[in-house]
Amino acid sequence: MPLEVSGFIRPFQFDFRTAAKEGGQNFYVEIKASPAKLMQGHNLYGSDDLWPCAEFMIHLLYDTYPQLAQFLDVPYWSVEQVDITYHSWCKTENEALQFVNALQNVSNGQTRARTGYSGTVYFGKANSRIKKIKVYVKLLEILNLLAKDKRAGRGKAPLSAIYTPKLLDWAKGMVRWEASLKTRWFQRRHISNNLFDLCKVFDAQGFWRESTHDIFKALEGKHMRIIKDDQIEKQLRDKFPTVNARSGKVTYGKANAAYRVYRAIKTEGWIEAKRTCSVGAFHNAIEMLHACGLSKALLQNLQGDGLKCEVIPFIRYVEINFGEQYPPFLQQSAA
DNA sequence: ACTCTACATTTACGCCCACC
DNA sequence: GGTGGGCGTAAATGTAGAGT
Repeated sequence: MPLEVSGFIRPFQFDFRTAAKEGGQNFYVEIKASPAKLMQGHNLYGSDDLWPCAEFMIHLLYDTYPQLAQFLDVPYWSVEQVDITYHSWCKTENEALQFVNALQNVSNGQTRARTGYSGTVYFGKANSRIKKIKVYVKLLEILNLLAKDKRAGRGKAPLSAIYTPKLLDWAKGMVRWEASLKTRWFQRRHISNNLFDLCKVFDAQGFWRESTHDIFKALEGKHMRIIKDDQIEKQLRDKFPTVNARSGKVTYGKANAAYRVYRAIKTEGWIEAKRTCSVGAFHNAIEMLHACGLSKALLQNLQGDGLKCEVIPFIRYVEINFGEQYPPFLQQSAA
């Protein structure tokens, strides 16, 4: 396989014979790379099958250092980290950017957003040994890269050859959801991170769904075009009437309470509303509002906007693709 | 009957420490 | 000195029971 390997700081020098004599196999080789980028020059899409990706990297290693093969304990090869990426779409690039920026205010459970640059959100601590999730606008990243490439004025193999206008056009509005799963994530699910064991059970979509689950849980808002406050009140009343068991009389105490919480969130913001509310009551109200199609993410983005704020803006983002399901992805994805 | 409080459970992070 | 296991902690949710 004719592959050009470049970019090493210095030529690889290692006396295998001496090392083998002296201490046995006290070394290992770590390959850290994006298989998709290695294979096709970009990772806008790619395979989500682990083995072909691993195989490609192994070939690369063996072709580059044929003499290395005999010193490696093949059965012990392990996978230390897997990046699984799928993407969703917004109508325009600008909308994608707004959406990702709005995501920065979303949190659920232990998964909370870390402030990233505009167009990027991180979920999970930077050096977590379990997992981290990165949501970002891809096109922005590429355009920055292209601009840099142009400035550097590289003569050979400019990136613009890989990122064709057609490809760039296709990537418009793309939001990337990258889940980095580390050894401990697999450990805790009793999944072996041995390369060959993992290849047998590797389920990119399943793993990805599981690791991003709590983010989507916060986004579970349904399709909504326009929301007026009185419609929310009406919905709450319709969905949660309290019927007296004996007299059959209908009251709306519960629905009204939830509506009051909603108003509080709108006027004072999520944090203040929660602080001034008891845990249980607040939770109940959120559940009820959720049932009316108001996602947690939406409610958290109402902070301090005052009563004039219409709910519409954030809905636009939610409307994009996250109806009830996960974002639609291409058949392939980068692993 | 509805709320709210107190305690239990779940999930992920952080710190410590033994171990090469 | 960096790594991984163990264990405690924090935050959010779940649940049972007491107060009005």
